[in-house]
Amino acid sequence: MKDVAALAGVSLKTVSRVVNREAGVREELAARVTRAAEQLDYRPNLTASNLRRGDQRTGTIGLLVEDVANEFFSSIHRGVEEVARQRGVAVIAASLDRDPALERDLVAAFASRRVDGLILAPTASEQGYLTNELRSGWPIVCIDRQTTGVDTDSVVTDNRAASAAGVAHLLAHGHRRIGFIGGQSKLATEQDRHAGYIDAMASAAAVVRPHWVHHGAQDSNEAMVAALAMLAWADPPTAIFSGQNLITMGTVRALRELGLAHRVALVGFDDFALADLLEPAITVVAQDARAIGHLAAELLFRRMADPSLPTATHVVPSRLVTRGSGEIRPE
Amino acid sequence: MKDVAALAGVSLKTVSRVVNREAGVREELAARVTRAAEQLDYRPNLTASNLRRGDQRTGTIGLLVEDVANEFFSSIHRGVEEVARQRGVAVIAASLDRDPALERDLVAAFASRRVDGLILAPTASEQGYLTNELRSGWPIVCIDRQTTGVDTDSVVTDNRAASAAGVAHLLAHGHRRIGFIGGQSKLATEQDRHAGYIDAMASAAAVVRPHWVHHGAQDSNEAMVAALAMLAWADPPTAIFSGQNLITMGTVRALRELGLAHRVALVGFDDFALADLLEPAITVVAQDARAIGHLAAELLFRRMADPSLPTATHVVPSRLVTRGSGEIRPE
DNA sequence: GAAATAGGCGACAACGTTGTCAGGGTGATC
DNA sequence: GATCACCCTGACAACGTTGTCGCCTATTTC
Repeated sequence: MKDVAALAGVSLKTVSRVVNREAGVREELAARVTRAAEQLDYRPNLTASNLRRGDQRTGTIGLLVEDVANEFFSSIHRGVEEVARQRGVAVIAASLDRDPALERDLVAAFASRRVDGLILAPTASEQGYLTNELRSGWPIVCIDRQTTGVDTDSVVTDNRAASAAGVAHLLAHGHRRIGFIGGQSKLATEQDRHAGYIDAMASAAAVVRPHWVHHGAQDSNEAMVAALAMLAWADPPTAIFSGQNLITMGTVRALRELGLAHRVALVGFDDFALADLLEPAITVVAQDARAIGHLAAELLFRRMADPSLPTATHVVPSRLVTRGSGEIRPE
Repeated sequence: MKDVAALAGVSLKTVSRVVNREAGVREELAARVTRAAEQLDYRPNLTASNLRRGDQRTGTIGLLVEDVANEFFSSIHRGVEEVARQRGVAVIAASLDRDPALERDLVAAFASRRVDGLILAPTASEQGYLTNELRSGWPIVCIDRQTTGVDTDSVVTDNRAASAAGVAHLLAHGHRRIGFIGGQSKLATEQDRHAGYIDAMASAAAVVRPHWVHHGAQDSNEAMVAALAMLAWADPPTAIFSGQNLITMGTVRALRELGLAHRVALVGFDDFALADLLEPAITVVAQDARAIGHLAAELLFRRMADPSLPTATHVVPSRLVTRGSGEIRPE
């Protein structure tokens, strides 16, 4: 900028004015500055600008999710990006891999970077470490799961009711022996989805055998192993409800391997690409990930504009998408 | 920081020393500073720090891809993130949506933000707008496609050979009437994949009918429409080679709709989740997206360390994964 | 023609941090 | 007891930018 000012024969401030399109610079001068800037290939330094500007905005927001490569979260990312882009805000994303220490570290790293706000899909068992950040007015919106121990805005699915609806769908098709395969049981989403399963089973007075319930499947492969084991019992479930997209895929693999894909019913939580092209096509309880991203970003910007807003929990609807696997009847 | 210094009764510089763990501060003093920092909930401002430090590093790199929600690119994102994380560097990602103007704008925005380096999957027809950035030593690595008009490091697949191998696989299974469905024909990847198709057909002396070739499918749906049309001709192809993951999915949909999934062979470019669970399972020419992300990030950091390195093009291998759809023989 | 007004432009300080350098205190050495 | 070396610590400037304020010139008004 100094060089541009020198070349154009004006003061620093005038260059600044031209760059920022402030009024009050003669056209001829402005043109001279613009030319000089182009000639020197000048690029304004946004970070210095943000430092000086009173508002202390960096024009970046952070997004912390379990895995940016997981379809559910990458769709959320996309939704967040679309809202942020309209406002000229950049999105820094990182994966937490369900590692509580990493979660704390990355939040601290984002705080140091002074991202203007944070969208967080928490995976640690509690978020007490956020207390100070929140007190200082750092805007945070949680997605997928709520925080425990601190109070933040959040965008969640009604996991319990949605899950109960999925299981009720299986019950309505005549199943009584219904299995449940869930993820890491410390996560609130997982607990809620399990609770929904229990709700539905209870209200149909269906018995839940312990070996029909598996918790803690960390990935598709573990889910497959769990499903294989579950179906090997003498009184195997005639239907399975799976608690997350990767788990559903693993369960499909297990059913295929046992040749039971058309005989054991399956309803999964979370939609995924190609679910409709499998045979049978997979019935799911679908969340609209992109919409969740949109809403979370909107809430974040709202809170950035007015940090004093009361926090609220937004429950986004999910819907049952029937495709075939959930409509298989017991033999 | 001023407040911390005041509370601890030391100078600004001493606080800075403690925060950065510089040697040469008495333990007792350091402890006092640490306590004060905690009490005031102090967070160092990385942007100011970066501004002052000579190296002008922001500790961020940019990633520009077609769509962060596309499985291929989100896996690359993941790979890049893993390398960046080891170095304490954050990744800012954004989607280009094949919009040349957006590509220019986002590159400029990232330049203003002073990201330390950029990983770009170019989609515009030429990248002349990068000339100045490159001259000023901004490290850039291209992925998926190379730049045209400027010289950068790049990580690409040997699209032409890989594609020829895929088509040769179909020829080897007795097909002579093989269709090709590709994406936006301005993209180099698309052209190379088409060239590979032509190569393979020519070396087998197989005739290519114009109506067996479709360019410009922008998404899964357009691909489906194209495939439906292609298969409606009097002499329809007995096998199809599809040029990209979304196109493959669309083609699968078309084959299903026509009841031809088990009669018309299909080989797709790019692997995708569940490709092995479809019936028939889809044979693909697979790129290892995560490895591409790793390599691109490694190259970027290498170039950041030494901007004078000669640019190079790295070709990553792809492999044919046979699963069933590509081994269907003509009737 | 003098005074008031307005519009352009520049000097300076400041944002939060760190590199440089100088100063003060302590202990060891002769 | 004087000198030297060493270790800590702080004052100051600087990174690239912008907000504030004041000055200067040109224009208008009576």
